[in-house]
Amino acid sequence: VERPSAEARPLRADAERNRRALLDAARACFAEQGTDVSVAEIARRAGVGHGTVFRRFPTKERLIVEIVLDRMDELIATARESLAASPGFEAVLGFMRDVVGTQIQDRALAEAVGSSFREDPDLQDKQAELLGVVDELVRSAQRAGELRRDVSAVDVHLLTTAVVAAATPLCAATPDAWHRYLDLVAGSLRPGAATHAKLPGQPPTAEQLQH
Amino acid sequence: VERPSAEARPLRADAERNRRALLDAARACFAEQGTDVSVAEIARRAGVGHGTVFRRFPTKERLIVEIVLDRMDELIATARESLAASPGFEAVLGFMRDVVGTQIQDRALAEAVGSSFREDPDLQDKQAELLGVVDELVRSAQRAGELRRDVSAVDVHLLTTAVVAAATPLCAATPDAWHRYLDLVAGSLRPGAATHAKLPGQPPTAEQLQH
DNA sequence: ACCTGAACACCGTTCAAGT
DNA sequence: ACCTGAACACCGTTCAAGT
Repeated sequence: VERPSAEARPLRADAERNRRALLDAARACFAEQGTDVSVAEIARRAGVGHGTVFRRFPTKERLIVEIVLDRMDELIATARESLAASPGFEAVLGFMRDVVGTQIQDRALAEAVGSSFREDPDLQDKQAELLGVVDELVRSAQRAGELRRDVSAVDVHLLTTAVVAAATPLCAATPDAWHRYLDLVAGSLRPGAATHAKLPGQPPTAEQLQH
Repeated sequence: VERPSAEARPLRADAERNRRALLDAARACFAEQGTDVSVAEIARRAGVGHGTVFRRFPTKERLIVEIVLDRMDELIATARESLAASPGFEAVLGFMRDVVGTQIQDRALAEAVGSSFREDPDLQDKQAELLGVVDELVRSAQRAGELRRDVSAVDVHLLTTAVVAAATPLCAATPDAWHRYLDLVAGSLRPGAATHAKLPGQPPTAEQLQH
């Protein structure tokens, strides 16, 4: 039987080295200048010809996706840790803090997720995995009676990106401003907030998120 | 004394007609396909040569700004109306509804505001004007005891864009989902929510917003 | 004055020639 | 196998030639 192309045989040593150099250079360039940096500049920084980029990554978009996938793996890992360490509302809040802090520092990720290529299959799979962990965080907090019962993991995810969007315009002048909006938004997730307003509609599911 | 270039002598009839056609075509293209549409396509749709675009607007960016300015004027006008019609919290909520509804339907505006050219002087002036009206809305609601006292007009503005960011990923599958996030976020602005959490730092000012 | 399309610079992507 | 840079298509912008 055939393996899907995901797990092909390893690259030659020099190719593997170039691949790593390109990913590192791309991560740095995107973080500093956004995803508009030219492929030529990334290649220059990595010390390879710009043709090599397209030998390893079929498209610039795919190069970005690859980096975003790495970041999401880190988020999944820390979410699992905080679930084990301090379940309940504190774990949910810790996860939101983690995501917001990461995205504020490196706007490229935020751009990417909000942008066109949400339909990338790998990105969708990874997001489903992340939402699975967030769902555990949410249920744990709800069982502890520390999170209102009419919100879902997708709600928490979307509100987290909302905090990023709110704080981004301020982060040049006031880098710590995001705490303010995280507190504000997180406050609306506490059980007490539910008495103020019944939410319209049903909590969204992961399927609705993926187009 | 000289007039600033803002108010120059009127254009020739055909030039004025082309200008309008270009603005209309651009608005439609941006709404349908985002700000990535080519200038050539806008020109085609307007029925002019693509060179004409740059005769009227020094740059594509400036063409976008011009359209955003129009949208902001509309927002300012409706904000003034709802302030007169129904002051208090309802006016604040109505303003947020108005902005979110507009931006969800036409993502181009949202992209633009979040993007690089926040430092455009005309855009900054218009935003200051808008924030002035929002400030009146906020104070009116606070006097009525319907809005917590530790939030500013800039807070309300940023939280509004936050709601747009939250709802955008869902709006393909569930166009009305934004009501959910507006309710959630607006709930955190009520005086009762203040007892749950004291906000860190000071409410941001308009200056902090403009880089 | 204004319009137009050829021309330019830049960028993502391809591929023939090299190791 | 892999790397490279010349070549291509596309896009924003300029400008000389036309009305």
